[in-house]
Amino acid sequence: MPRIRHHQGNCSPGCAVEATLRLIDGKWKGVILYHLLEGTLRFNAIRRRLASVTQRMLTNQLREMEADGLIARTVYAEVPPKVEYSLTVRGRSLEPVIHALKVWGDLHAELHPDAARPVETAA
Amino acid sequence: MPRIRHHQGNCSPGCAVEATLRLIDGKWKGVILYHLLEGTLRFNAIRRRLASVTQRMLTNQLREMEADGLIARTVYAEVPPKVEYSLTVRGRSLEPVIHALKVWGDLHAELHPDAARPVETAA
DNA sequence: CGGGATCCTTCTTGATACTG
DNA sequence: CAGTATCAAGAAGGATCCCG
Repeated sequence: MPRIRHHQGNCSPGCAVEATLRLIDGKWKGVILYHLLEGTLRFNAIRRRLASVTQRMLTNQLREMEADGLIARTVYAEVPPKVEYSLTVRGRSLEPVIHALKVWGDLHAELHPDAARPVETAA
Repeated sequence: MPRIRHHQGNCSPGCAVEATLRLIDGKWKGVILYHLLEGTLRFNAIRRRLASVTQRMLTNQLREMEADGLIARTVYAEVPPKVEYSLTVRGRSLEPVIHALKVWGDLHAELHPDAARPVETAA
């Protein structure tokens, strides 16, 4: 059973935002979570979905997410080796967050010309 | 008017998740957005809410967010100087995302003992 | 197949001092 | 008050090679 990293000190109210963010940042974690939401995947299956990731990075990211209790790693004693990654209960609870990120990305990928104006002066 | 950084290539479906994430990661941006949701703030007002941030970091983060079209910077020609930061339309549109991050953080800050188990074997 | 180990480069962050 | 400039440290990420 992997140890859980705690990123939680007790700080100002906005800190919960940061704590969550720290779990899913890191260049690939968001996408990995996104793909694992659809089901268990093997190492190379994830790798194919990310295309430009290196083995080392993928391994690192997966290990960190495992340490954070977001994903589970299952090793099958076979030859050739088979390792499956799936979401934990905790990992799956991030679904609303991942969903919110995706929805926003889809809507705001390209910037609307006037979206960069202050709210107060937008009228 | 600041230039907008585009982090968008066209990649796999999960890429929208990543694109959004890249805008709000960076150690302070999430919290800054969180606080600016409540209204316009001056430089040092933000700084006080973050406590342990350095001027340099705060300036950097604010500048990047400005470049990303998320916040607006208003300089008043006064002595002493007065600079206010507020959300843009685009920045405010992130509210559901920030909210999702905060809700999750509040709920899952401390790990439930069995939350790190795979979904499949959780029954 | 799914890594581990190593080396190297770049990005990020921090500390400190100075300024209009 | 709200920065800028500079220096230095560390973390993140990439390239490559080896392994059970």
